Amino acid sequence: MVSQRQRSPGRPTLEEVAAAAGVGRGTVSRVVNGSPQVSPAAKEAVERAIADLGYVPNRAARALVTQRTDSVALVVSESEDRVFGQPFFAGIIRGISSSLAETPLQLWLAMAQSSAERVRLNLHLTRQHVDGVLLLSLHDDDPLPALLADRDLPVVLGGRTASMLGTPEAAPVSFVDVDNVGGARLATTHLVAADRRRIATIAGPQDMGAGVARLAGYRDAMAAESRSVDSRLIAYGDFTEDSGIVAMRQLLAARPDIDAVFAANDPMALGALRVLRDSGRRVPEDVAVVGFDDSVIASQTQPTLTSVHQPIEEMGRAMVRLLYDKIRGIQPDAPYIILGTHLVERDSG
Amino acid sequence: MVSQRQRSPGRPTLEEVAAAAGVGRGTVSRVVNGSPQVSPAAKEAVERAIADLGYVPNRAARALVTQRTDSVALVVSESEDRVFGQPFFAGIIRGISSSLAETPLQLWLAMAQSSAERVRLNLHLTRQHVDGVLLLSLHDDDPLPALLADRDLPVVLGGRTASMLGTPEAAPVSFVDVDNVGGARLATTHLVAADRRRIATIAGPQDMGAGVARLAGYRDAMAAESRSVDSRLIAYGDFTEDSGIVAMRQLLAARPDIDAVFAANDPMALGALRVLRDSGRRVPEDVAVVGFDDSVIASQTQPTLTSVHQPIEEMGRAMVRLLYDKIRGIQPDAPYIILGTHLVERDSG
DNA sequence: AGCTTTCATGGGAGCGCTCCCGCAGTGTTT
DNA sequence: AAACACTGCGGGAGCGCTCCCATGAAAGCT
Repeated sequence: MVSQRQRSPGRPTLEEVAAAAGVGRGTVSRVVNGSPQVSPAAKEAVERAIADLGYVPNRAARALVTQRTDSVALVVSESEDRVFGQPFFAGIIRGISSSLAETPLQLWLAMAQSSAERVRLNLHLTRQHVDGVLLLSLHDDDPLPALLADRDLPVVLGGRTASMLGTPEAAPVSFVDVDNVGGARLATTHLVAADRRRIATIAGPQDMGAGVARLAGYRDAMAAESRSVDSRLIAYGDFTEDSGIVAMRQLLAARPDIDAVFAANDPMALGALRVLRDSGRRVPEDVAVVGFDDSVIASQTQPTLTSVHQPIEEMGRAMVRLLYDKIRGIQPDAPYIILGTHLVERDSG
Repeated sequence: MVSQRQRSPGRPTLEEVAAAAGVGRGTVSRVVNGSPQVSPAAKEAVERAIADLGYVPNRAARALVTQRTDSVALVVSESEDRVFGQPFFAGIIRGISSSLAETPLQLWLAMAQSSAERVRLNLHLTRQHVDGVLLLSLHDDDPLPALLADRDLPVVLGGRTASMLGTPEAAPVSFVDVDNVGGARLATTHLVAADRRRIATIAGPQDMGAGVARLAGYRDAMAAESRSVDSRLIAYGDFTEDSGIVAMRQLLAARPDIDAVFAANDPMALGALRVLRDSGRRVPEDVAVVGFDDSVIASQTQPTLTSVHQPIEEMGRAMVRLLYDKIRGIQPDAPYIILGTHLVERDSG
């Protein structure tokens, strides 16, 4: 085996560039890092040498001295199945990755489902390894944000925990979220306006901000319309389609006279559609269904699904914006960003 | 602003661990790297010091001297939309990421759609930045594999180009693929056996191995059953649902008497289902439809979709296995792995 | 006992870079 | 003409680690 100390000849160092350009190491470094303290002549010589030699700075060496790594981690506290199964993640990752492309930052991808993975992750989420962390799909009891804050690592959450719903300005960590309460209110009010009498909801997990908020929005809207909320009108799922199926069955068993359902996300709405069809009910004639996400699948179901639209990709972009500012030590305009939603009406209700 | 040269006090260095354990730097390094050349007493002292101080090795420093980075890049030559929209990618990334968790390797995620991104990517895909590269969704004319081979970077392809179909052992680069020809043959033969007379196919892009191979499998099977293949029985898509819609319309226009369609992947089969329904044809009574992927959506369409199953997650795992061996300089058993497929029969045909 | 071999150990060198100090050269002010 | 400021530049120091060599102690051999 070849000695590891041997450098592959193709990769020139700063020093070699300096020699080729006939200047000192410092000058090359200044050019590479865009310092204005370089004469045009020197700058040009260096740039030519860089092009000639195909010089690319060594990240490790740079990281060692600057204590920056120019990389951020995207941590998803969820199993891979869910991450990639759900269009929501697809959209947000799309936004993140496209936005990151405009910065010098590189993206680490880390799923944290098993505890072994979490331990390992823990070791790697330090200033030595990443400059910042994007957290997705956080559950309320997750210790990660506190841990990272402790390490003084910039963090931005996608979504927020239930405790940050009331007073976002008091949130201990930056986040980007949509107005889930407002969105759920929109959906519910829409069903009321369509003259539905017995409006049920399939709520999300109550240990996640989105789950809590969307249920709160439903309750709000019902109260605003002076509709009483029977507890049998509420069933809980975990944002997966399967859980939507189970929840819809529960609802039908408890209140067979239901004529509308607001599901806290699209996959659960899909499950509901399936159960309703199997039970012989027509959508939207017998039961109206409204989802939340306005994901691609919403327009592909039969009937197509009315759903609350959230600007998912923009969420990803905003997360990166916030994090990049933090990393550079720039005080962001606001420590958090809340984006709006609107209802997209289709055939299901 | 705080000077950047200041180390955050919480992160101890090797040297500090050595001092705490009362040994030299070398000994600590040996313990950390699992060298057997350490006395039990020293080892224990070092391990306690590491635990006490919460020492984590500095990746950058290590990378600088070893010329290894302990990270690999996953490059997807496709837009994010497609990557995350298609369940195929979800599965393969799942396999990759779970398999990577058992190695010391970290995963970089890189999409390469725009040319700007590709240029930037190019600069980063060097030995200095990653130890190896996983390539997904490669088009035949992509210069990346050659470029990476040139840089002496270990590469493993997910799927293969058309030129590697005939003689896989001559492939210039390692790959993991499924037996696409065999799978397509399975699907087509199944339709023949079901007594379908006019079997059409929606083929994938012909600049990708999977597209070419699945069409070849269809042709093979048709020939084997002495069915003539009218060129009007073949339409082409690009693996997206939309392209499936377009292709199906073409087929129906050219040959309205079609009674079966084999689509080269599930999303295109979905598009076909949609068009067939819109045209008033019943599936499977009037037209049978078979897809390829056996993705989650296959069991959710109406009617549920008969599809060729490929072990997607295992593909991801195999890719990592191959790459990790290469990185460690271990000669793998075979430079490529081809996995089997089987048909999952459902309602559509 | 005297020799060689083995083994654990400490620490120097150096990976490629940035930061910063000090120097020279030029321009500006008194 | 002297004093000063400023600007561009070279190169030393050092980031935290691994590799390897020299060292001394312990063990094995004749």
